[in-house]
Amino acid sequence: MDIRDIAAKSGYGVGTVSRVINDQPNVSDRARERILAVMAELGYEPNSNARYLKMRSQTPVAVFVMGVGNRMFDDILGPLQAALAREDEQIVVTYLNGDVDEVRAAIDYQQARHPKGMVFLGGELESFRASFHEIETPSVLVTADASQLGFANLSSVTIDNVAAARSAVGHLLERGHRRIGIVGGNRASGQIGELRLRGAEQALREHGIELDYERDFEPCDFIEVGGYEATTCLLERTGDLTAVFALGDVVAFGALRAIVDRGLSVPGDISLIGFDDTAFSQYAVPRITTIRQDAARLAERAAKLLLSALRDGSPATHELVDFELVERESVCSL
Amino acid sequence: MDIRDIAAKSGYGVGTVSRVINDQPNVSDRARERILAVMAELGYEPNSNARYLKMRSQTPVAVFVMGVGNRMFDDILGPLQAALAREDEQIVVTYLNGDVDEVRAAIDYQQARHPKGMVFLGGELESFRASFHEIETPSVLVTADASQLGFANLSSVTIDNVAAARSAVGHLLERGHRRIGIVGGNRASGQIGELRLRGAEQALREHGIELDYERDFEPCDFIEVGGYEATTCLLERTGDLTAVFALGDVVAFGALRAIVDRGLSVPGDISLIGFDDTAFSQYAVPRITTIRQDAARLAERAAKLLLSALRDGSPATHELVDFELVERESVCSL
DNA sequence: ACGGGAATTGGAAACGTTTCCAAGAATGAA
DNA sequence: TTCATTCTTGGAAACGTTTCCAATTCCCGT
Repeated sequence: MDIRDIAAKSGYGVGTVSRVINDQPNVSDRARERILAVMAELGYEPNSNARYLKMRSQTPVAVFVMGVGNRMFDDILGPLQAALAREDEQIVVTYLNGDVDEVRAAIDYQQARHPKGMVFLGGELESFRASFHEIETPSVLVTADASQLGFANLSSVTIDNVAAARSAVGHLLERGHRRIGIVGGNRASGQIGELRLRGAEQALREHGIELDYERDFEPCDFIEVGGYEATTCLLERTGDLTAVFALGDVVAFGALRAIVDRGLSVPGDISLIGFDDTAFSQYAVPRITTIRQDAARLAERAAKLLLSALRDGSPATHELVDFELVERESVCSL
Repeated sequence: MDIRDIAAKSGYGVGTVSRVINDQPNVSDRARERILAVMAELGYEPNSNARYLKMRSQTPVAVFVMGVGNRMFDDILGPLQAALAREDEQIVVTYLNGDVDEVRAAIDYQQARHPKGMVFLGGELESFRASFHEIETPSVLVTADASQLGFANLSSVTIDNVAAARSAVGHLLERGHRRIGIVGGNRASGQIGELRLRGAEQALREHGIELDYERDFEPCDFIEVGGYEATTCLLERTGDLTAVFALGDVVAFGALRAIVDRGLSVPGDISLIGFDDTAFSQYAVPRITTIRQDAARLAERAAKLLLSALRDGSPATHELVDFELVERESVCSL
């Protein structure tokens, strides 16, 4: 079933049929109508490969999820796909975990396929960076801030991580906490952890406290088990913590378990604050106070940015979306 | 950069170059070597659109995720993508929530693109069924059992849901529970909920108890909020429950919260058992006893099945993988 | 009724592959 | 050495579109 079959059956030429398919001007209403009717009757569907071959623009948008197990990304993926689908854009997803070489290989692989666009989900700029210099495809980074990097085609949408972390720690400070431990992420520059740490540091400093990275910080991956182990470690190291700031909700979740396993209670003995507001933090026992980062909104803005780059060739933009501290039950006043 | 450029530069014809690219026989070692060298030198990458156009087999594998918010599927997606990627197969993901028309439209849309294969993630057979009769593409259903349906190209990989549910409820029964409430899923046939309910019913009957669906069962979607509301409802309706069986872990998570919100404790007042063993159930407070359904294994088997259908045209198969009851802290003996 | 510009139309060429067929080269048996 | 196989090779045709150019038709002002 061809465009030629449609042409033959409708009595028009292939050119005209193609124009109808692509909603182009210079087609009489009569022709359009007739052709549409024939297409419907025959159940014609254009062959996307032929189309892309000719148009030279290509395969679907490639999405990279950097950090398997971080629920935040799962929450973004759905809305992102939906938003793009509304504009007829497909996504091809690749799940990656930290390894730089693996990331590199995956990006190369997808690049070779000439995706029309790319989306990177992940806070760890570092893992991407090595591959970024060659990126000419319109791309958007979600969750990691690419504004420092000067790539012409690299947009990003993110919250102000520094400010958010500052408000989280500020929240703890206001409630009288002075000995605050931090778990999750790591200090390497360009990592999202670094930004959040910087925010925490600022808040602390405003209260005249200097963050002791050796003692009060324990890095870990953004997965439950990471949070569990890091928190255990932290708790063993210093006995006087009254609050823990987890740099991500999955981490907070592991942290909660670790605290309870040491026979302590949240927030009775230790207050806990998370980051992201993934679905389960409002169902956890106790409900976890956290920084709300709206996954749907992030996804939607990312789609918007990508789409406008795709359609009108809009230049890269770095967009900030709002965050919000949502108070629940895991923090108490001292 | 063409296959023709490679041909010209290497001194061979396009036919030979194509054979080299596709690892076909009847190419001399000398030719192969030379052509490979030229390809490497020029950084040649085949154009997949041209290739697929010609080969008529097409675009990537289409994956449908039926039930946004059910973490189980997020856990399957990663390993599935990884397994398929190892064989150079891309996946295009579409996220869907229940609506039959939406599902229908999405499947039609993807079908029109002639994916070489399809994977359906979701327990709700019903939503798919309307679209299934036209499926000619090799497909596999993960988590829902398609063995009743007789589609030639429709494989499935799943655990024995009936047996698993029976063992879950059996576990409760053995510990002395007699008044057991059930939340999650629904009774419509072909739904995964129905299978799990059937298992529960069997276990109950073995102990001479008849399941009263009106009183002791409350259906809901597989998301946290569903579990929360359904459980609240159930608890309000009957005051004498000593245990709740949640038909999915996300549901269990909402259930836990609902129970606690009524001032009851788990497992002190009410024992809770889940289904799936998604990551957070082992971190919840208390840790949730559940049926382990190995997401990675499910994904891997699904990939295997799909791949063999793709490569050798193997016929549809219905595969059962093992489940396991994992005892944690949310169930106590009466 | 006529001329001219705009709107519509048809069809050939091109996109980058794979595949098929025919031809040429190599091998081995007699 | 010769003939019959088998291996290797080149190149044309085809996959189903879009796009461009030229040709036709239409419409309107005079």
